[in-house]
Amino acid sequence: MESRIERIKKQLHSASYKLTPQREATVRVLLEHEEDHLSAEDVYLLVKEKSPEIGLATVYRTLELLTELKVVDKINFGDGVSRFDLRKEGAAHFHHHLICIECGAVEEIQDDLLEDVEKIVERDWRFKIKDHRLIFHGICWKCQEKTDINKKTD
Amino acid sequence: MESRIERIKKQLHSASYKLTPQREATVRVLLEHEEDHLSAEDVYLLVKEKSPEIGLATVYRTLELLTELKVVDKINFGDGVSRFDLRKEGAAHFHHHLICIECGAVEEIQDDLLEDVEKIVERDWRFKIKDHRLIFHGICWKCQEKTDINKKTD
DNA sequence: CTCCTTGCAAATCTTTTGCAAGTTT
DNA sequence: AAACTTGCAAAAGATTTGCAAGGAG
Repeated sequence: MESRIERIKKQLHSASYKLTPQREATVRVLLEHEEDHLSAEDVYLLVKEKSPEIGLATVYRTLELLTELKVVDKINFGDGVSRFDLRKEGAAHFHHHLICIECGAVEEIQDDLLEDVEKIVERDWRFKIKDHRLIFHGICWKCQEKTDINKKTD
Repeated sequence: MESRIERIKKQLHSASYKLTPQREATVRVLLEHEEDHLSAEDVYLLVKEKSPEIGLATVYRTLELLTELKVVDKINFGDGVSRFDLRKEGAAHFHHHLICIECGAVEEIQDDLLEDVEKIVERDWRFKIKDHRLIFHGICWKCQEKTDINKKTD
C-alpha cells in the first residue's frame, strides 16, 4: 500500500515540484502532528530538531506550496498566526473546529455538518461553494465541569 | 428615537469608558461603511479624512475596545489583516460571509443558518457555543455568469 | 548549462507598547 | 491630584523577498 508521503510526492510532481529533503522533513512534521494545528514557527522548530540546517523561509515557502496544492489548509483562529492542517485524504470538505475560550483547546469535527446549509446557500444565494471555514467559540466540556465544581464550592 | 451612536455611547459608559471625539469618529466611519469589512488601516484612512490629527494607534485601541464590548466583530478572511464588522443590533449571532475566489467580493448572510448544527454540536460534543465564524469560499453568481459566457464564445 | 530550490539577511507589513503630554472629573 | 486617553515613535511579531550559492536533470 502506498504511503501518505508517496502520494504527496506525486501531487508535487504532477504540479512540477520536487519533494526535496527540506520539503519532506516539513511534510513529515505535519504528518506526525496531524491534530496539533501548528503555526509556521511551530513547524519550523520541529523541523529543526531533526534537520537543523533548514531555514525558516524554506518552511514558509513549503507551507505556502502545500496550501496551494491543497495538501494542507491554512487556518486562522484569530490570534495573529496562521496555522496549517493536513487535509484528510478523500475529504471533500475541510473539517470544523471548536475553540475553547477558557483553556484554548482546539477540537476537530470531521463530520460534515454543513450539507443542508450549503444546499440552502447554493440555491438562495446562487453561490457555488468550493470550500468553507467553520469555527465555534465556546466552552469545552472540561471547562464546563471546572466551572460547575467552583460554583459548588464558592 | 435613540440613535445608533447614542446606544454605543451607553454601552461604552456602562463599561466605564468614554465616547471621546476620536472614538466617535471611528464609530461613525464604521456606521457609514457597514457593509465594507474594513481593515484597521482602512478605518484609519477614512477617519483621517475628517479628523487628520487622529493616530493609527488610537484607531487600533478603539477597535480593540469595540471588539471587547461586542459592538464590532473582528474577522479574518485569510489575507494578512483583521477586519471589523459592526454587529447588527439585537443579533444573537454573528452573520456569515460568502467570499468569491474569482472577484474577491464579500457578501453577508444575516440568516442564522446554524441553529440545527449548533444543537448537534452542543449535544454531541458537549460544547457550550458562545460565538461562531462561518465563511464560504466559492464563486458568486456574477462570476458564474461570466464563466458561462466565456464558455459559449470559446 | 538551465531551472529550481535553499539559506541567510534584510525588508515589509500589521499590530502593540512605552511614554510624555493632554483631558476629564 | 487621580484616572483615563491620546499621539508619536519605537518595538515586536509574522511573513515575504532579494540574492548569491547549491543541486538536479
